[in-house]
Amino acid sequence: MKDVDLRGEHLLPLSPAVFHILLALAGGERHGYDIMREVETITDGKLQMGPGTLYGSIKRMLRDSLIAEADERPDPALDDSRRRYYELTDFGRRVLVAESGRLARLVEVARRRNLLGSANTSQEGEP
Amino acid sequence: MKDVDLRGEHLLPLSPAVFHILLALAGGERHGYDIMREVETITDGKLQMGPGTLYGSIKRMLRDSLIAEADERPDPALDDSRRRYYELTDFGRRVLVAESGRLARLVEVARRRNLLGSANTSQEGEP
DNA sequence: CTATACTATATCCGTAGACGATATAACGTC
DNA sequence: GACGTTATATCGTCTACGGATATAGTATAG
Repeated sequence: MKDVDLRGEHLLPLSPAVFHILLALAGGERHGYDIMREVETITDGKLQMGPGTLYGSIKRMLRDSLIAEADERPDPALDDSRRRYYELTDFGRRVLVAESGRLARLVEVARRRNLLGSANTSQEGEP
Repeated sequence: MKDVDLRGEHLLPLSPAVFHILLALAGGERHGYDIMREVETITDGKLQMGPGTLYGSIKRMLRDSLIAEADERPDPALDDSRRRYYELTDFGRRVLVAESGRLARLVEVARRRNLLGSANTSQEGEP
């Protein structure tokens, strides 16, 4: 699988693990374990990431500069010395945006092929 | 990465290759090489699948009963004896629907986090 | 004040998928 | 009949996935 390089679009498509981690960090910095819980929340418990996947992915993402370790730490009162906080890099955000767009286009194709119920039509909040 | 089994939802998330093949077959049966071209078309040439990925994935998908070889062949005039046609199984279609829904939900999350431009709001086509 | 349950990070390792390279051959056409 | 394209298939390497496992700090309760 190859994609034509263009902006942050190389290294797409992302693996589900990497995409979920980026998505979790889009709301602000988080530490590893927290990312794990966030992914479970977002997917309604349907997807759970084991530690191997989580920390393995984080290591690769640091290597690829998609994320970086944040030096700012939260209120020392609520802190936990073991935690390591991560945040999106500018590059990581661009890649996330690119991947989100790619997925949105695919979902659009799926919708045109009647593979989606009338839900997920792009609106939200209803009756 | 694990998902809680439920209907056709085990073996999600799908790899991009598998998803694209299923999506290509959603419109009707196609042979391998045709799937390759269809993927390139759908993704605007951004994603091109090499033969290794294509036939490797097809083999696994046959094994998993996501697709099956179709015995009906087109007009013998337009035919090519080398071709092998594939079609979605009922199971394959269910998995495709499930995966499409999963992606649609993720895209929705991305949209809420302002990761998508005002495009992809369900329309498209522009300069 | 310690047992124990949970939070948190990290590494190891077997399995398996991704994908380029390569091989082979039928088809069309000039 | 040579050449470009269509078409399928396999091999080998590289890497990611993810469960198992290890280790230790934190919080709570008994």
